[in-house]
Amino acid sequence: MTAGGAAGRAGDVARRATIREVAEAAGVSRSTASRALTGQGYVAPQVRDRVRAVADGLGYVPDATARHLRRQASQSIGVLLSDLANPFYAGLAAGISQQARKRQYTMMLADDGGSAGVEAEAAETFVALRVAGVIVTPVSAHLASYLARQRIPVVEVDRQFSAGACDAVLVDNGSAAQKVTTQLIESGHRRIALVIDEMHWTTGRDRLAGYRAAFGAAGLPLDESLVVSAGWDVEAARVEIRKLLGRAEPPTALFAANNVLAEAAFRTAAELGLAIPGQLSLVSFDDVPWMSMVTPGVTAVRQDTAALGEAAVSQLIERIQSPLAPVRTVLLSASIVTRGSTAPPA
Amino acid sequence: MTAGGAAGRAGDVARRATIREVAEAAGVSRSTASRALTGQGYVAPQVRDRVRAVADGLGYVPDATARHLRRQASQSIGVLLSDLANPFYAGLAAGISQQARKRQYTMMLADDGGSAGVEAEAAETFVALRVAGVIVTPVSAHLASYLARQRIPVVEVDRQFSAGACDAVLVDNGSAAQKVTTQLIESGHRRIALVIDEMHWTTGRDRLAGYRAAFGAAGLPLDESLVVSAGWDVEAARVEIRKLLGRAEPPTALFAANNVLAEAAFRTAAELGLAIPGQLSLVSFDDVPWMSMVTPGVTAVRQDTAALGEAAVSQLIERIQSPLAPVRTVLLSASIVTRGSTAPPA
DNA sequence: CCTCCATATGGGATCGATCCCACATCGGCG
DNA sequence: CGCCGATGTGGGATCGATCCCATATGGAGG
Repeated sequence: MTAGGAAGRAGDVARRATIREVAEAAGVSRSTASRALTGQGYVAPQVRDRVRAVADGLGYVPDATARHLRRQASQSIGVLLSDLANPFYAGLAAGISQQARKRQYTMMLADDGGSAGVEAEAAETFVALRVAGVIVTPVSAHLASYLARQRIPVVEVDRQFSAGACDAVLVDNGSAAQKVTTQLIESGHRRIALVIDEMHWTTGRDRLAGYRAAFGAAGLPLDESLVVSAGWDVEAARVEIRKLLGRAEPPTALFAANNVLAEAAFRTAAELGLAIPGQLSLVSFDDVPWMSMVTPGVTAVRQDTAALGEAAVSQLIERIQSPLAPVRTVLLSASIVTRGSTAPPA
Repeated sequence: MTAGGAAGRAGDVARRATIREVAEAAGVSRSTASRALTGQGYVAPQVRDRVRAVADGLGYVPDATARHLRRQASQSIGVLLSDLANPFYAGLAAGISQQARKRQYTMMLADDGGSAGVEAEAAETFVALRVAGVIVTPVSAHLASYLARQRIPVVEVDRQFSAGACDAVLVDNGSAAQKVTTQLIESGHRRIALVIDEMHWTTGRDRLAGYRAAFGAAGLPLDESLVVSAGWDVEAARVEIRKLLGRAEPPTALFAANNVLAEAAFRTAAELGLAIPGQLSLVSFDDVPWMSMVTPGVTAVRQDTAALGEAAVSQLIERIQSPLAPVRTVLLSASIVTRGSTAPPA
């Protein structure tokens, strides 16, 4: 097929096959070809086989956008995360993508970098694409309400901004935080600092509540000055932590509310020459790879990110299939991985 | 508008607005509405403003699938990676997603887990969605040739299976490997092991070539038994590394060809009680977060994953715009981050 | 023999946006 | 005054697949 001739003209080479071409090549109508390929409706068995053989031969792949337009139902879900370079979100993405593939959905992924503005843009893009539903680690309540108005199901993951208005898949932050704080208390710690990102998010709020509950349950007073809100800026967080650890009466243990803060705390401790766990016990909410590589390893609350992502996809698909079912919040429990960074205070 | 009446019936609430509804509400035809909204063709300025105001009021968002179908041109790119949970791929995904957003493209992401079968399925999905192009970290040559037949541009990233047949964006593996090996040689190492994943991939092949070249340039003989192919299975790799380090005449330095092997080497050294860098110097190709957290830090070849992803998007868009331009391979250079894991041999 | 139903097939409309083209209007200019 | 090009508008076709419906055929049953 390399020689010239009319068919060899550059530019007019092999356009992608459409169902019409499959039908013509098989000597049937578009309708029959469609039934043969989708398996919906009556087709004579031998015609079905012939059409399918012809389609294979032509390398026919149905146009999903055309099908979507006609059926008014998409097989794509939108996924919006805060920071793919953070292993927490990357793990989430991995879980979502696995489960989506299993359920025959494709995934449109965007990263909003934690910005509400980008989040809003992404929401509009998802509407334009007419996705079947959206999974989001929200940074505002806007997305869920906007998409609700457009009748697009939303599942909030990790944290919740629209409780009662849309489904959510969360980690049981309160219980996990309480449990890990209780362990520190039981091993003798009293001055336990909590370094937290943002207390208005449900993650921060619930982790703080668990921490408080641990003191309450132990009947111990809580030194409010040991609760430090460090925000999202890494540099600013390190400054806060340095101040905290440099106090006249420093904490004997530090509970970092996320993996970024744990890294800041770990580095700062090293910088100040504080031995872990000798002079400072360290606990992290969220377990990421480096915590098991360093010596001593960092005790951490392990959130199963893959399971979180899978649960989010399952919940979203249920919602797509039953738009009127009652709103649901799924809570996944977290486990504690005890490593060398925690020990009784000196 | 909360009171009952015919419009208040449950179920028939606010369908999504179409351009036809915008046109009717603005008192013009679909054609005029389309011109007003897209800015293509003649429209009277006051009509344009009125149509846009009406569209805003109705919360109109054009259906991207319908537009795509009609224009026969999509604004989505397909992205296929091997393992989102690995920080290398996660960083790549982050870079791609940033750049795609900047260029007004949306991203369909899939994870093939390193399986050629899943890769082939994903390729078909991308064809079905009629994406404008595909970025892939390939595991076989099939994807690129299949998509080429479908006239869908492909950019291979990180490694190359279809040299000459499609564009690629790669790291200059040879130079980086040679440079880092030369550093080891210059600091006095002679028995330098190379633990590599797979020598048939361009990554492995080129890193091996760089390693060899370093010995050649130094005029030193190379002990072939120190080149170990460990494959992709982590457990098997650890067994290989354990054997390697347990030899009668063990290497004084180990060069791990990727971050997973570096982790295996690091853990195995600890397990065997080998001091780093005292008894073994360690170097990794690919720098991931834990390498800067451990003590001593691990000397590593740093690949800028974000830049790699961004370059891939740029190359893909150029290809989309100029389908006939000559095939291009972009090489990004890597830098060496020297940390405490390397020192002259004892 | 005629009716009826299950099976089988094709034509036309449809989804939403775009775009070609026909047609209308208006101002300028010879 | 009439012609022409620039401007503005709407109708219909189109992208590819699906699906409703009309029509056709064959065998079973009254």
